[in-house]
Order: sequence, then structure tokens, then C-alpha cells
Amino acid sequence: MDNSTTDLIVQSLTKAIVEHRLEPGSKLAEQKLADHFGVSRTLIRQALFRMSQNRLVRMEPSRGAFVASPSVEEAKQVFAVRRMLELEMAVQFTRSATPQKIKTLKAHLAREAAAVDAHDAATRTELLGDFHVRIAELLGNFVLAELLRELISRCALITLMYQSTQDAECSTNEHNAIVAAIESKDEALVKQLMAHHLDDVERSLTFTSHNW
Amino acid sequence: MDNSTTDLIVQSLTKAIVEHRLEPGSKLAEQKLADHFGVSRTLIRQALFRMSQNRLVRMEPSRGAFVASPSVEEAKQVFAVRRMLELEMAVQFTRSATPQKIKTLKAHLAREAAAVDAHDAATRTELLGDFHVRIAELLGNFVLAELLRELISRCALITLMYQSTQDAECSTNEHNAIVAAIESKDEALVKQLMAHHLDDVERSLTFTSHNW
DNA sequence: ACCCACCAAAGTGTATACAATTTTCGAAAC
DNA sequence: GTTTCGAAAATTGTATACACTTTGGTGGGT
Repeated sequence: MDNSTTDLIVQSLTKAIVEHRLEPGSKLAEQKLADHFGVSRTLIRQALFRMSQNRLVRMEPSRGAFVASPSVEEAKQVFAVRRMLELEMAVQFTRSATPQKIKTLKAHLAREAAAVDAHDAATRTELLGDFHVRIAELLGNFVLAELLRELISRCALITLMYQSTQDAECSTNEHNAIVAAIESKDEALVKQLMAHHLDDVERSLTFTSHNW
Repeated sequence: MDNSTTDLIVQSLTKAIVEHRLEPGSKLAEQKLADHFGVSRTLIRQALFRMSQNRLVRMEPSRGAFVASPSVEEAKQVFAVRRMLELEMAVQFTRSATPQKIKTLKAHLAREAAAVDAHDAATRTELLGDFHVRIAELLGNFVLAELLRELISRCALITLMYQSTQDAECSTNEHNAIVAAIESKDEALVKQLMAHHLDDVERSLTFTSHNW
């Protein structure tokens, strides 16, 4: 079964949602999207179905699709899951990290820094999330990597909405500290830094959000 | 958007796959399924798309849908993720468990035991998986619960294929021990028992599987 | 002014039609 | 006997058609 066209639509819509060009809660009318993309409703519906499984879109029977507006409670639960996964992941990666792998991670940090400097919010958010996914990939667990990507994109709505440039700088600084700790093989420190980092990211959200 | 009919088809197909009435790798032709369910290909395609996102079905462009046949490597990665989530989950649940919650869990154990006694493989596998999901729900983290359900169903193919009645008895005994440890608030023991349990389940798979 | 019934417009849910691709199978060539 | 080629059949991918539900507004009644 082909899905490449559908994939493009999913990507495009995801980008639009994450970049906040489509506000949470707004209606996603099928025919409108179909006209915009120059395809039939069939492909639009496939894309919307897929996005509703990622929780980026919410569907109501006979009423249509809407951009999701995840509650703070839900975001907290997602972060609790991320903590479970990522603290352990960071420790395991520290044990198995080779110089080559650490180098790959450092290259990623450089790209992060560039995006933060450029004040490019969309790329910035994307790369800040990718840092975590990249570690999972380097660990060789692609199931974990894919899961993390999903969890992270699921909160991208919130993070982008409420994350200031200042928070982003803070995040990338913390990423740098984590990589340094990995390099020095200090498992306990890595775990502590990652915990602190996730707490920080979560705190920057729950602080400011109440008006949904 | 309505999806109740599609849901029924997904449930029915999932059951068929998990109960091994549909073998891993076998073709899922759209028209055949459409005739069988008495609906159009449209709904079948929606169901297959959804199932391909859970990894119970694999799709190949222009070639169609097949029952997934996850590799042992993939199963190992899934188990690694489950360990990350469930060890921590078990510890947290031990801390927050009320007598009421423990009672709920014990009621579940009784149903497990009944299914094992009845040699009902399908119900047995379902309940053995639900034990883990139930803990997540009692912990109040529904994101985690949903994620676990997905991970567990993803390996249901394998577990059912390779899990003997003996393994199942072993599993339910281990579940009992875990609940006992939770009741006595012995966090370290809970963690150790859960780790042992997941190892056991995984070992019972990787031992026997090579011919895919 | 307010409320309810009702009708038209818009939108979703499912089926069907048609184009494009893959599979099947038999006959010809070696 | 095996391989290769090609056309028919089967299957997937996309668009369209149509039925049914929701939405929004209009007019009559109170």
C-alpha cells in the first residue's frame, strides 16, 4: 500500500500545527484541506486518521477533525513517561557510548546552538526534541526512538506554545552538560542532569498554561 | 468523524491475529476482508491503516497488507522499553498504592488464574497483558497505560506463538508475588520481582524462536 | 423579544468507479 | 526442462458519488 502522498500531507499538517500556524482546537475541514493540497478527500481523511493516532488531531463522530489541545494533565503524564524512559536510557547510553557516538551527539549540539542563535523557533523545537531521539538511536533501540519521537511531538504543541527563547537556551545548555557527563562516564551525574532537564522543560510549561 | 464500524473491524482482525487464526506474514487482501465483513474496501483500508500504526500489520506500497512478523530483535527492543517503563512504574505504584487499589489488582489476579485453569489461550494472554496495563491505570497515568497496551499487543503475536501453558502459569505466579510485595511496600523487592518477571517472559520467547 | 419547528447549506461517512500497478499463467524461445 | 516475455486477471491507489448528520438561519407562533 502506498502512503507517500498521505505522508507528505501528514508532514505538512504536522509542521503547520507544531509551528502554530494552525491553532489548537481549530477545525480541519476535509474539503478545504483537499482543495489546498490539490487531492481528493480520501487522502486527507487518511492523513487526519493517522494524526489522530499521534494525538495531534482529535476526531469527533460526524463532526470532523480538530487540532488537538492537550490538557496540562495530559502533558504531565507524558512527561512522567519520558522521565521513566529517558533516565534509564541516559544511564544505559553512558555505559555503551563510544567516542564515535559521542562525536555524533556533539555534532547535533552544534546544530541546536545554531538554531537557537538564529531564533528559528520551528527548527529549534525540532532539534531540541531530536536530541533525545538521537540518543535512543545511538543506543540501537529503534522501538524506543520511535516511541520517544511520538511522545515528544505529542507535546510539541505545548512546548512551542509556551517555550520562550530563554527556555530554549536553557535546554540546549543542559543538553551540552549531559553530553559532557556522558563523555566522563559519570552515570549518576548523567541521570541527575537528565532528570533536572526534564523537570525544567516540564516546569516551563505548567507554569504558564491555564487558559485552554 | 465516526469510526465505530472501523473499530469493530480492527478489534476483530486484532483478535484473529493475536489468536493466531491469521498467521504472521499472511496476506490481508482488501476485497476478501470487505466481503467477509460485508462492507466496502474503504472501511477495510481504514482498519488496516490503523493496524499498521500499531505494528500488527505491515504495509508494502502497491502490494498490500500483511500480518506482521516482528523479528526477535524487535521483540527484544520492545522488552527493553517495557523494562524501562515497568520497573519504575512498579516502584511508584508501590509507594502510592492504597488497600482499595491492591484489592482491584487482586481481583484481576483471580481472573487470570481462572483463564489459566481453563486453558483458554486467548483470554489468558489478554489478561496476562492487562495486569501490567491495570497497574498503570491505578497509578493514574493513562498515557502510560495506553502506551503499555500498545507495546504488549505488539508482542502478543510472539508471546502467544511461543508461550506454553507452563510459561503462562509461571507468569501468573509471578504476578501474584509482585502484588504481595506491593502490599508489603517493599519497593526493592517489587522492582526485583518485576525485572525477573519481564526477563522470564522475554526468555521464554527468544529461546524458541528462529524460524521467521 | 424569545422560542421552537423547519428547511437549506455544508460537512462527514460509506460505497462505488476508474486508473495504475502487480501478479498470474501460459506459450514461445532456448 | 527451464527461462523469458506478454497479455489477462486480480489488486491496490485515488477520485467521485451519494446518503446521512450536523449546522445555521428564517419565519411563524407565543
